Amino acid sequence: MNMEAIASIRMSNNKKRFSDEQIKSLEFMFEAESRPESRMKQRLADELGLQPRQVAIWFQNKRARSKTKQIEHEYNNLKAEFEKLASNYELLKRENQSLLLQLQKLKNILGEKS
DNA sequence: TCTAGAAGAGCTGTTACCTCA
DNA sequence: GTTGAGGTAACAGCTCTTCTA
Repeated sequence: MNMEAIASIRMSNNKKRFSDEQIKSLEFMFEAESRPESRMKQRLADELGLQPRQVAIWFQNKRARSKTKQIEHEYNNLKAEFEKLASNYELLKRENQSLLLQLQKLKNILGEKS
């Protein structure tokens, strides 16, 4: 494929970011319904001057991004919980060692007396 | 009823492009 | 002007669900 052909594909494939207004409407709709029916997507596309496929893809990508963020959030919560438990475990371990030491001392004392 | 296959929609991973530091 | 990173629109390929003959 020559450079001209590649350039023409790129021109036809020209990717434009959606306007703030379009994003605002899409976000608003997403808040209400993350999986709108195709009729709704068609209506939204008409209102925003987009192709229905563009709206469908936007919702697809938005759901994927939301899911990633939710997983990130859950991961952070679990990590914090794990760190809390791990620190508590270390505390209990040290307490246990100290108690075992005390017990050993008592045994020694009692052993000497008998 | 049961079933195979077509159609439509969603999910996941990837690519290509744009923007910005 | 160049470059690398991050964000995102668009796509490909697969799965799942629903419908129907």
